Amino acid sequence: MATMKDVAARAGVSTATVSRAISGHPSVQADTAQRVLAAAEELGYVPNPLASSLRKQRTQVWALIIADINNPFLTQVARGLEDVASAAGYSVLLCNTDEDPRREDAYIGIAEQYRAAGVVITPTSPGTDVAVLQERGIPVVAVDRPLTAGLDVDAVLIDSRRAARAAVAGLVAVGRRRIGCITGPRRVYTAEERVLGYREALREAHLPPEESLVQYGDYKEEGGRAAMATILENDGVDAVLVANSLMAVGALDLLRTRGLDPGSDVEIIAFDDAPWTALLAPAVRVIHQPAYDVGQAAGQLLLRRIAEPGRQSRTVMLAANLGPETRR
Amino acid sequence: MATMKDVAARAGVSTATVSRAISGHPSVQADTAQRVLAAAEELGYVPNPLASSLRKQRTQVWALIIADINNPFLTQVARGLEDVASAAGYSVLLCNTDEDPRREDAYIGIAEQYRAAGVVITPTSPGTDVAVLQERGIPVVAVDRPLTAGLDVDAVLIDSRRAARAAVAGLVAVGRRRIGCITGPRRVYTAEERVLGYREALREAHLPPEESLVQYGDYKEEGGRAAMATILENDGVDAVLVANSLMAVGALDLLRTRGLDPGSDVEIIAFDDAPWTALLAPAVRVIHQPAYDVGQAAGQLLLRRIAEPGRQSRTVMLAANLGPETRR
DNA sequence: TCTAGGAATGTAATCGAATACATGCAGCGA
DNA sequence: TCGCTGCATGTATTCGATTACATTCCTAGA
Repeated sequence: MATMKDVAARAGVSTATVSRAISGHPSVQADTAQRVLAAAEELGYVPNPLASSLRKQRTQVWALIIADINNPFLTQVARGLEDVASAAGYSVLLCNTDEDPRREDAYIGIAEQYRAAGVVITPTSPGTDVAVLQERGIPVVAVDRPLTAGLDVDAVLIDSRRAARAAVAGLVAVGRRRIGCITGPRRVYTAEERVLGYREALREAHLPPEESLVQYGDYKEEGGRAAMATILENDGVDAVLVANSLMAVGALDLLRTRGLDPGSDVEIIAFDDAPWTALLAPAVRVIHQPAYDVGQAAGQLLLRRIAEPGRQSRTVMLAANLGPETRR
Repeated sequence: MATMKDVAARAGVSTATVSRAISGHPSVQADTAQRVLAAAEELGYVPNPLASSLRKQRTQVWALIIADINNPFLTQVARGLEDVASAAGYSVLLCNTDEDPRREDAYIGIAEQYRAAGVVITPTSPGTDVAVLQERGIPVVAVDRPLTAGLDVDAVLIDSRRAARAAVAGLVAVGRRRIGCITGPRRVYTAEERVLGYREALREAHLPPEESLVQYGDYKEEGGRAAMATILENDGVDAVLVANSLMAVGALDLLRTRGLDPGSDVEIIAFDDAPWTALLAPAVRVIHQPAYDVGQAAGQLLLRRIAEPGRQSRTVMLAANLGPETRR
């Protein structure tokens, strides 16, 4: 494996000049730079990122710390981020916390030790401690869920409260009156926001809030099934807002086993448009979340902050939209 | 940030002793080691993996190079691998090739430059060149798809030919006669294997092979839709074997738009049991692939080969099973 | 008592690139 | 012509851990 030293020898210059030529330092004369680049080419020289990182105390790696790699929303985010990353010469280290704060903390530690160039995270809670990253000057972008205000952290969020409110208002408009809500884990921002939107819509429609119609799940299939079962203990439930697609699967499956028809007996609106949701239209309506765009925006925020570390933090808010009543 | 030097100073020893004490080298006296560890603890010393990697020419990172991060089968593989990795102190760098050989090649280069401790890959073709990794002594495990024989590469495969054959035989047994097959891209091992299994079953049932009933898709939704449309140009098609769940979504969606009833008009059996496939039972039967186990097995092969580099390569073959006709 | 050998530890080189500081040389004004 | 400025390049240190080789000291055997 050719090193910088070999290139230097071949080009008849010092390693310092090689380093400068390769990184495009302006104080290298054009013909010298040419010679160096040619020598590097001939030797098939590839810089060793480990050595470079050790010296610079910074890698070309972004850490993406997400709650669940099986969640299609989050994998779309990952793609959006990855595309921005690889276009800019970064690689993405994917870390799966499983909503476990201890795993999350471990991965934050790894990102720090590896001197990640940036971290994109869906915090398990707003209190997730990213101070250790900030102290090291590693930029952090929170996606989907914010971190406690006061920290200098960029964020990309989806206005899911508004989307939830609009969805429930729509249900009211078509005559639904006893509307349930299956949301994610307590203290998870998106879960709470979606309930808030739901409650706002009920209030606006002068429908009474009923605590037993709101169930907190785990954002996974099983939680959706259990939550739906509990909600159905109330009589006359005629619609349910479900906070993500995996829980929607569980909820729909439970309806099926009870012999209820989603769409007529119980209308379902779910967040996230996974590929398969189209199959269930019009029984299920979906709220489209621009997942890929979220990942892209996160990557762009990271790039900008890497270029300009002192920049004031900002939050990008994207809209989620209720899909058409029938898909075709 | 405390370094080894600080620990050495505090414990009153040299950095060499610190290094040995921390890595558990036997030639360090017990009380010295104690002292060193105590000093490290007090200073909150954390080793710098970059420095360590530079010296050892090896990181604690595994690269997972997969075709599509949105494919639920592959994300399950990723989870299985990640669990083994983190239990053994490795992190996983996730790389998404999108079935593009050039991106694949770029990621192989990155894995090499970063001196990954191991690489797990779903090759875009059997000819994918991993020589550069092998020359550097980086162990490679092929998952889901093999690499050309002759290379000293471990592999974890699923016997999908047998599963495909059994599935089609089952279709024949219930009276289906004109059976189509939607498979993945040409030259992708699993895609070809599934067609082979399909053809074997037809042959055994003395049904004529018909080329127009076999369509190659892209393992994505859109490919499934297009393939199904082409197959339906044949009259009397009464069943279709689909090679993965994303294409099944497209195929089912097309049936729906044509007003055909999956399960009765056209029976569908699809590879991969995504969470939502349960919703479509009994219209669709699924072939369960042990994706998580594949990832785990890959991780274990990697660990063993890291421990014992000269070990002869082996292939682990796991079975895929046709699920019950109705799920409950 | 002397010495060979081994255990415990220290010294210093090493991995490969980046960069602070040093040097040499050309150009320019006085 | 002298000396200053600044560009181009070189020299040598640095990042932090690992490890080959050196040293010290103790013990056992002759």
